[in-house]
Amino acid sequence: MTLTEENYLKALHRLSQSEEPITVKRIAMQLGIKMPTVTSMVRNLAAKKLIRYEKYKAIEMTEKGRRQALLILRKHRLTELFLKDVMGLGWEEVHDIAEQIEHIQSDRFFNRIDEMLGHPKFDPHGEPIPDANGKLPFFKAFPLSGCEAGKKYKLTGVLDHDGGFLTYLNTLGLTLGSSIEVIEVHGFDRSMEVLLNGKTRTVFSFIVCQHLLVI
Amino acid sequence: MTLTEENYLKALHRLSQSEEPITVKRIAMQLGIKMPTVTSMVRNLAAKKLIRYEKYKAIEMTEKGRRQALLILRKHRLTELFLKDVMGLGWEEVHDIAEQIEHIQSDRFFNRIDEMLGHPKFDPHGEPIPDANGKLPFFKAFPLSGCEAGKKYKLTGVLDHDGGFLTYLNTLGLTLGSSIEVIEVHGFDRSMEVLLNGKTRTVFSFIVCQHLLVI
DNA sequence: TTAAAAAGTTAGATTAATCTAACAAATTTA
DNA sequence: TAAATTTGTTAGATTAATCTAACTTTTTAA
Ligand SMILES: [Mn+2]
Ligand SMILES: [Mn+2]
Ligand SMILES: [Mn+2]
Ligand SMILES: [Mn+2]
Repeated sequence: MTLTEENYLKALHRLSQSEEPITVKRIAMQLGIKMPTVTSMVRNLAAKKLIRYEKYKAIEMTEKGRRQALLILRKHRLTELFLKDVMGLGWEEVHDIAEQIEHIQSDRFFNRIDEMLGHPKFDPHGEPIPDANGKLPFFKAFPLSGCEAGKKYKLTGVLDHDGGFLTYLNTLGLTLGSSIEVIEVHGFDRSMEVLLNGKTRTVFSFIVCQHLLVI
Repeated sequence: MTLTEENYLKALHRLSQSEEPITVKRIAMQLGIKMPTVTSMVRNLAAKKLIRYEKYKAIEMTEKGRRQALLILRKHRLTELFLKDVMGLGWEEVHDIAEQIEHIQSDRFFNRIDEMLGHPKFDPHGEPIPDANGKLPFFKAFPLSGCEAGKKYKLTGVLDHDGGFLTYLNTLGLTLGSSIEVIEVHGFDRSMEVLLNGKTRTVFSFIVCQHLLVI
């Protein structure tokens, strides 16, 4: 598999997590490329039995395609945790490096990382790490955006790996495990008044709330 | 620079280390590709001022090209040492992984590796690691192939990074720092009778001797 | 239920990196 | 020095990944 094909599989897997059907349009948007480019690549991926594709129909991943995608995600997430816990980088800077290292072809390399980390189940952003067979550990968490006022939650994950967003969380002293108490929910823009770690009071926009996973 | 261009620069640099002029033929052999492919790439590299090239003439690297090559070698060699000393891989398995990781674009990543290793000067094969400006540390060592019978040397480097060769050295208990005493040199095939670490006696072919650096 | 908009496909071009076949220059050898 | 060999270049094709422009199908909305 080429690096480009691997990136398509990752994008496909990500899109398959939402309710919406996987369409050429959505893939193009996800990857920041044009639709005709996607059309030709999905034909290629279909020929390799990684997806099911028929003109004008919604696209589906095959078991084979999903497995491949999860093995790449495994490499990505193991790398992120290694960069943070072994190499001492921040959770806001590991994603971009992992985007490159996830394409390294070496079982030895990633198995050593896995061993050194003690076969971890979650990455620095709270995302589950598939095992060597592409199986995901069970986990439950929901976006803060669906939460009620007056209740207290624990941050267990973030859905935006972008440096800007995570650096913003850093300035608020938010890390995985931090407590978030919802003081009030504003109906007009769905923003939330929150109390962080029992001390910092601030306002989260709806977008921010959608990107914070809590239990 | 593309991954391919980076690999050409490394090949060019390696060829520039020998006496022979750099020719299209030698580049093609080094990279295992055909001459016309090389011709078109050297035009490209010349356009980018990384080499000087005129039809039918010997090829030379520019200062810019050499600097780039050394920065890639720096990443390669830092990676090899990191894989061995931090991740516990053997010196016979680090080269192939480093061939991939050397193309990762992230100063942060390689500077952390450099820091964690304490700004090392040599890689697991005894090769000097260029500094962040592309400057090489001074070092002197010569191939065992030029050595005399009756003298005792110390292994300081190997010129073949291939797994097969290094695994062979492992079976002999040879590592950097091992002693090699030359018992006898056979004129007809230039092979050598040697005593390793004061205990193992064996014969090295001329090829093997050429690949062992000693002082 | 038709017209407009959105989504998708096809055709054809481009770029990087490679190849083979044919030709040309340089070097070696007789 | 002339012929043979080696080395190098040119021309043209191929593959992967991308694009724009034009056309088609599907969906939405009047
Ligand atoms: Mn990530
Ligand atoms: Mn992550
Ligand atoms: Mn190496
Ligand atoms: Mn080395």
